[in-house]
Amino acid sequence: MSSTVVKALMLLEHFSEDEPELGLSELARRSGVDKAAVHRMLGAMAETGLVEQQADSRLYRLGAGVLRLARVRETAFPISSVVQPILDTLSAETGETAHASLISGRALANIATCESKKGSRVSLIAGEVLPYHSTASGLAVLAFGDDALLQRVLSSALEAKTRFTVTDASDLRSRVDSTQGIGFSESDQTNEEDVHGIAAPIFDRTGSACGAVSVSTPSHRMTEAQRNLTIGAVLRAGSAITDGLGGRLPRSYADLVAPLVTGA
Amino acid sequence: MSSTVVKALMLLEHFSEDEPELGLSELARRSGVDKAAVHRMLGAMAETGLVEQQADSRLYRLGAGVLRLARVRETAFPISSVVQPILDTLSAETGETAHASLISGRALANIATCESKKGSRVSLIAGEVLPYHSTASGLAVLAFGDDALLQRVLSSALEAKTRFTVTDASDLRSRVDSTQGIGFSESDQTNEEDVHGIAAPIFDRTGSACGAVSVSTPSHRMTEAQRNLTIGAVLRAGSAITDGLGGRLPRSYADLVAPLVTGA
DNA sequence: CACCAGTGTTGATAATATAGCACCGATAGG
DNA sequence: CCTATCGGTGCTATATTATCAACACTGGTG
Repeated sequence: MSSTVVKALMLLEHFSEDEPELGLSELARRSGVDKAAVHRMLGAMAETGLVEQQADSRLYRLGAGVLRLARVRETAFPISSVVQPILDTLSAETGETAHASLISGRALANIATCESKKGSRVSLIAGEVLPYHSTASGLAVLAFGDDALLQRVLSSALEAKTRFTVTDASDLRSRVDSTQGIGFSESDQTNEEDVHGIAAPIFDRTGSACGAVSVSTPSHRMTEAQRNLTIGAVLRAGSAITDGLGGRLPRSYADLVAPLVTGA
Repeated sequence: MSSTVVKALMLLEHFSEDEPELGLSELARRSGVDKAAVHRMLGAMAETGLVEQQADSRLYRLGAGVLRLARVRETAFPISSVVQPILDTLSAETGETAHASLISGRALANIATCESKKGSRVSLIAGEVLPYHSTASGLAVLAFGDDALLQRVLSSALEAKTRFTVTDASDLRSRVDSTQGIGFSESDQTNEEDVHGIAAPIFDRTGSACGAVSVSTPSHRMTEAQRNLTIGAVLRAGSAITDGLGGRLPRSYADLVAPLVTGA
């Protein structure tokens, strides 16, 4: 069913800013894989430097190899350096936390963020993996990305992250449809309590969505005025990032959002 | 003998700044693995976002997943941000290209660089994988790192990168010994033609070398004065990085290099 | 136009690496 | 001292993987 390589690499998703170091048993428990198997996989990934094991505590963490890989990717395709300043502007305009993510296999990878300056703000876990079905960013990608991706997500299990998460495929389908109709996506507490998200797609050269840019606002602070402000800003940011990456807005999409962008 | 995971991850080492995108057949040829196997491995790595395939050209490249992983690692253990300013200073002091690398499984991973401002300079391929036996950085790590690592390298095949590369284990052994005696390592055209390297070890909390910092100078420009200048600067940089990462210089090492550091 | 040398991709089968289990020694806490 | 963890290790059935061939497709060439 699933290859060993996939199983091994999925282990990496359990490392986060909060828990950068994990033990063998802990990792086995969370992934639901046998300890012995986890041990072998980690050993294999350690050989290539993707993870490394602390000599004393025996804990595992992401290795120096990931830094090297990121350097290669970033020098060849400078994404972060293009995205970061646009996110900074977006966060300043809206006063809230902004982040950008790209399609990364079965999920969305958060690759850059700019946190709000306010005391009460939405704080993202750096490098978190975002599900397609429960985030505004995910909706935006599903609505304007490859149709095969949408089909795959619709036919997969939709995990309930909160009591508001859309777990029914046809419900998700209709939300995707409405996103396609308005040019941006919106989610309220579907991935995390008290977090409201508004996202716009980022397009690649072929005019297909390859990622999304989003603003996360504490739900209680989301007013009508703030919402309108945010929509315009996010759409402008999405367009700017698309341009910066050498992507192309589909004609139909550009026409769709034109009034919203200029109106802001 | 070797696990599938290792074989798959070794494919990633063929991506570089120069060739960020590779085709399936090309990758199969270089790795010496069957085309079909490479295809499945890349497919598996694409599922987790470690690589991605261009929709039109069908070429593969490193995916957004590596950016996410690097973010997690860097926010938890901020290495690059500590190392970069020290490298900048080192490059300014010596007028040449400086770089730092960390142990990454079977090889050294170049994780940060600062290029010389001169027209004629040593230009590094970003994210290159550096062999232990043919680089000054590698020598420094072997000399002051874990003994098990040294043994493993000594008993492995030593590929000749240039006609000056040390390919004999006992020769390498004696070079390691002399490095241990003087506190820094030196290499002349052993990894690349016309490149001279001087490197100092970086130590972790346990007092074992976990990486190295190095200055690369065009061989023809390496004079006695430049050499003395560089040695002092590299040793200071190594010590500074070790401090910045929370590492600890072994007492014997600190005593060994003390006269060289203060003399500069 | 037919051909050729490439490419990426997909089956089939034989071979092999893997998963899962129980087990070990070590460590820490009650 | 006993229990409950921990990280790590052999073992064998089994499931995954390697290998080969053929496939459809592309672009250049005689």
